[in-house]
Amino acid sequence: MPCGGVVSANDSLPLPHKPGCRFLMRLSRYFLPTLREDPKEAEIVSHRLMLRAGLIRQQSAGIYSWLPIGLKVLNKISAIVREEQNRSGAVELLMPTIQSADLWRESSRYDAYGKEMLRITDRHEREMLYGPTNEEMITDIFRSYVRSYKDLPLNLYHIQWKFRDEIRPRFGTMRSREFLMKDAYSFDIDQAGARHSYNRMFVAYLRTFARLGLKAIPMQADTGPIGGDLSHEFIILASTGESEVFCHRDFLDFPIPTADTDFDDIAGLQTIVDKWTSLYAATSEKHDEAAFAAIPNDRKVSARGIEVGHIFYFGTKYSLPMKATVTGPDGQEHPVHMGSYGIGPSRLVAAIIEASHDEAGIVWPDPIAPFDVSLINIKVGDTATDEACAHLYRALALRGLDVLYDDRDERPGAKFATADLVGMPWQILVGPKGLADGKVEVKRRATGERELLSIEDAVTRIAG
RNA sequence: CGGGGCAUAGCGCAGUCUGGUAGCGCAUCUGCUUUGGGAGCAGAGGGUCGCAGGUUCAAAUCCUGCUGCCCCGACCA
Repeated sequence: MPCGGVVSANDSLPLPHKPGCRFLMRLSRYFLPTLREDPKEAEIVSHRLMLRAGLIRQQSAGIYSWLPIGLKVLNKISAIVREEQNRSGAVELLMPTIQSADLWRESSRYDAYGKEMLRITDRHEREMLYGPTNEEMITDIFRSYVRSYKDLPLNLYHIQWKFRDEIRPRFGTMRSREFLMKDAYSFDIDQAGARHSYNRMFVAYLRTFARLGLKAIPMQADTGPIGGDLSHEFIILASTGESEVFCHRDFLDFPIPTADTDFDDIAGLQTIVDKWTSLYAATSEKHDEAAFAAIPNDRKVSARGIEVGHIFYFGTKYSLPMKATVTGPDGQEHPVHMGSYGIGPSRLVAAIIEASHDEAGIVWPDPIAPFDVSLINIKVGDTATDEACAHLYRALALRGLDVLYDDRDERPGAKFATADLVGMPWQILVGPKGLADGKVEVKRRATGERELLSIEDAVTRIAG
């Protein structure tokens, strides 16, 4: 909605060639630094494309700037994650990136965490750290305010930058040191309650990844010292994935829980989770050859996968040492049962590209594309094409579509190549040849399918 | 952290072995011609050769130290 904020019912949008329009995204006035050649450091396709299409710039090993269209995608992913977290009953807050070492000493993790934690000393020689995760801090917030079981269940989350000083960052934002993460933390009076909280996140994750255009499969994950079955990694299949995964093909066609799912319906959610955990699915670490062999051959999937989410129940691991307790109905103090639930939007940008690209560039799924439409003026300066483009821009914007107008003084081939590289879902090619018959060409990026349509039909075709 | 490699113009590279005052392609700028899948011609600008020492009449090139980055492995949202 580039002009949504300023366009009222009878407003006429400024024409593209009219100076002073701050709301119209003209490529000639935008910042989209694309590269024709592959940067040599980029090994995997998503990293190459993110650099070439001008989404990111590396500033240091595993640390990136997000350039305009990269930031737009990141924000769109975060917005979808946020909507689904809210829908499931989680409540957003925001914790700082810098934390005090003292908090981490309470859980004994300050010494246990090792060199992955970036430790900082401030001017008063106080020991600080750039947070790699927030269990301690959220537990501190919780224990400061919550006293009664009546205030449970509670799930607090934030979307914040984290830092893990990986020995070897690689693959661009897939494995960076600084990364954006949505991390949610649930608090319940007992394990039964925690299971329901876990199920809420499980279902929210199914919806989130589906909305992002991904088929994510929950796979049994290592639960560490806690044990039990309450830990899943959500994996998407991609040929360049980091790990080897095995699962039943039927998962790919399982129905996604609908938007009106009742997240307070304990039995209902359990039914969904049971279905999504009823078939075999495991990463190579947890792979059970015998269980996999039992799957009919035509239902077996053995592929590479990328982890895009992880949900985890860890009981009283932090609430006990940090004394996060509530008074139960029995009048006694109970340490709360907790779980944590992560999704990495900055990793998802790369993961989505791994799962959705072709030889020419990125193929964005509609919901997270930086713009909905690349509007290509093949002959800038030609009155007919200029006016047709202005009309198309206005009509699409008024229907709420985000349009990037390529008004650069470039040859057609260069514009087509740029449009394919940056991968907006729709392209509209406006040139003298088509306009001679009153037509523009609408191209669907994902399929390459092209249609010659009148201007009005083109708008209808794209805006629905 | 172990092993390997790289660092020369915005990007990709040659030149380093065998020291002699820096080059190619793309990109950028100007002009002309072009204009439906990354145009052609002509011209121009842009580099203390990662940093610091050393050897030498002379160092991108040889020597020493440092820094940054990449790849393979172990580790991970």
